[in-house]
Amino acid sequence: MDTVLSLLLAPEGSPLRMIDVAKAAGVTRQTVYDHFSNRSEMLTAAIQHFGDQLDIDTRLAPSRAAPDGRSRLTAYTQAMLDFFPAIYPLKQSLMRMGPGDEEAKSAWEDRIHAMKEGCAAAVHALKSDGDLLDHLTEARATDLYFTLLSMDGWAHCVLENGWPEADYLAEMQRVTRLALVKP
Amino acid sequence: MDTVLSLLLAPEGSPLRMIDVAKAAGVTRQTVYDHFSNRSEMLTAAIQHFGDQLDIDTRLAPSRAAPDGRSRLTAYTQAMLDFFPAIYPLKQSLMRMGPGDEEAKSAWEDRIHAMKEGCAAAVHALKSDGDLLDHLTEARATDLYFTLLSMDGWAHCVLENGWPEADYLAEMQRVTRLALVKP
DNA sequence: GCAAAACCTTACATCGTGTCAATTGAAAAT
DNA sequence: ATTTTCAATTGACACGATGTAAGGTTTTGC
Repeated sequence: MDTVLSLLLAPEGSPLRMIDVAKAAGVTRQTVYDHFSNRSEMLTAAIQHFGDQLDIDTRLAPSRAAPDGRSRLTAYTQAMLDFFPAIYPLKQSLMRMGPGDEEAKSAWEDRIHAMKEGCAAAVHALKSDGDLLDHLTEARATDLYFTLLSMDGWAHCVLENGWPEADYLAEMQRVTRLALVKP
Repeated sequence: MDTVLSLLLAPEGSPLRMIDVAKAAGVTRQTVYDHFSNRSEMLTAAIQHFGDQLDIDTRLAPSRAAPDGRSRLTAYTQAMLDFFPAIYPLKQSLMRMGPGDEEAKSAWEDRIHAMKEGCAAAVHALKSDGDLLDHLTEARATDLYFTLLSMDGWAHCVLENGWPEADYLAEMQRVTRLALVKP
């Protein structure tokens, strides 16, 4: 399990053949099949495992404890950007997977979309405070917020173009505020 | 060539085996290998072909003709969002490809990154007018603008959550303006 | 001590990619 | 009119990866 993850997260974009997993775990290929009936199941289990050991509740506590909508938005934005460095390598690996690994990608999508509930909660808090821009419904604002918090955008700026993470965070705080909150 | 594209863009996410291409083109598998030495070459050629028939120059003309930075930004944003519906299906297909198709994905990335030059040009025009926010360098502003124009964000709102395209465009115009331009 | 679980070895079926060689058919060259 | 040439065909094969199967060995738990 951990072996699968370590291979998945390895800097070298390995194709992750079953034989690789087996070797890395010090067993034979067939033993791997004793634990997971097929490749998809193995990958989804690994993704699940990854998500579990990520301590989501702890990292989201500040957001939930925020006293008002504005600070909740800020806290959630920060929490999300804090996740990205840990999550992104896995996403990269998943994107390298071929057809026949659709299940695994679905498992990933599920995890990501769970993040959207946090967006919705922050937006709802804003709305309750009367601080959400008038022309945005809660649903629209949630979509928009989720869109702005794009992991690809983060990767583009921070990983590809060398922004300091703090700078990217500051920009996102500014932009999300402008995009959603009444002046 | 067109056959490859039509299969690639087909609603059904087909695995796109060589044999499928051959059948669809009415030839044998080996004949396909006579034209493209391998799968990657075939895919990259298809992507190239796709980009060529996209009439980029025409669609970008309004942006280039814009009299000032602000209107250039607006025109370019609109041009990008106009591209997305045509481009997205191909991106989806590409993302389904497995390892060994890295070349094809690179070809795609190249095409996408060409879009960034347009972002840079718009940002530069803004800067020349003195309308770019003071705390943003041209490079940073370009990264940020490119990030905001994320195709995944568009897909999330328009395709997954049913935003009318016009609404999404309006939001993007608003947000990019707030993110980059002096009030 | 014994039974279950975990693991190993070997072998095989299947499927998709990529290669090769011999052959057909038809257009083009002269 | 014949030869050259080129595209396509047929059929076979090697290779690598997934997944299945059967039977044997070692570890572990009770």
